Amino acid sequence: MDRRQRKTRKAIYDAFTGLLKKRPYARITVQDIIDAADVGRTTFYAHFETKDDLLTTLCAEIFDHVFSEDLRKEKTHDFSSEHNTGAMITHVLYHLQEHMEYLPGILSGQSDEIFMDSFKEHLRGLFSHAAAAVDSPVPRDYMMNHMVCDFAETVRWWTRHPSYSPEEISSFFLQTTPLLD
Amino acid sequence: MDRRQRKTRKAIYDAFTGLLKKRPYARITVQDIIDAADVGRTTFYAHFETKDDLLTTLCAEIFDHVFSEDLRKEKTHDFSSEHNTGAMITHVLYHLQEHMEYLPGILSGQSDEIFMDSFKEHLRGLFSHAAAAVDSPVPRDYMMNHMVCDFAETVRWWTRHPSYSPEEISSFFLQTTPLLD
DNA sequence: TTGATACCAAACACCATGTTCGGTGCGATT
DNA sequence: AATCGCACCGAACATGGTGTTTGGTATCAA
Repeated sequence: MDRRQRKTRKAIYDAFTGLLKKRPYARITVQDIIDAADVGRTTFYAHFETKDDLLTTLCAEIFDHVFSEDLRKEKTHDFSSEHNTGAMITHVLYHLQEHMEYLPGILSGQSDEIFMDSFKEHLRGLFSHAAAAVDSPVPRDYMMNHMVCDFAETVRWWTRHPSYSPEEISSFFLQTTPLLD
Repeated sequence: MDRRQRKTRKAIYDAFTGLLKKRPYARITVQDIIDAADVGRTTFYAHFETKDDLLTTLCAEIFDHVFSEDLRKEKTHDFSSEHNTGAMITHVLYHLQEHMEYLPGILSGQSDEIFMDSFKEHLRGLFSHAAAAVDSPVPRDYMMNHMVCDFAETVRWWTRHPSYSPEEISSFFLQTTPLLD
């Protein structure tokens, strides 16, 4: 890829995350971004179809990182198939913490769906084994939704109380959701 | 209040809820509403400041109904202070069910915050006693958020699976949230 | 009957979005 | 070193939705 492309792409990303630290996604215009990134309007739209597309791409990069394969390879076993849910959760939280400064900008406002939908999709993958293991008259789909939303809302709460550590948050989650493990 | 005002107000409400049954809030324009209601643009803005204001007012009416005093007076005791959480929840679900046709239009898309924020506010009132009773190292605020989001997401799930009865939904909720009662 | 006020259509200013245009300069290939 | 391609640029534009203004009409209540 062209060096110029990489430069402007990075400039746009940096401008975007920088703005997200100051105000929520909904109150950021494309004009704000291209002003902050110091690129032309045409250039922005050459890289991203819309503002939502930019956010979607950013979210994809975050999740690519948070749910990266090394999450499983780092340790010697597959988290989701064995009963190490606690460690897995803490791991995910650690990775999420690196993006903590601008997560509130994505999670509040009307943009939360773009983030949340993708986030929950990934979480379904992580929790699928655990949900399948539960024997209950409650529909499996409800159970899945329960676990996933529970964790997603835990993360949202965390962004409002960022002083807690990943271990503490993980502990809160597991104590209020005794269905896992 | 003037008869004319009541008439146009009702026309706007009906048009709005009618449209919400067809497509989500985000894809409804003010023009759509005034066309469906057959009122002038000026008239709409004489009644509501913005489209969000209309939704906020609608939500307020829903909650005024769902969390009405007769919820407590109908029975001979205060739900929230005694341990009749199950009955209380079922009661709320029954009332919500009456608005089921257009709830998906409010809960999907980017409008869910207007509904959810107010909904959660009311739920906090209902759950405050229950949350206070729990003795746990988990912060009270986290606990509260957990219960409230749990129920709110249960309702959201219900709108996607509306064939279940209030009793069933209530049962699902209580089984996955053993913290109540 | 009269005064107030709710209503109306039409036009408007505004703002953000996404596109189109003609032109400039970097960067790689020969 | 010459050149071709393409990333970039600013400026202008079309689009679409919002909320306001204007001047006039119809209804209600006294």
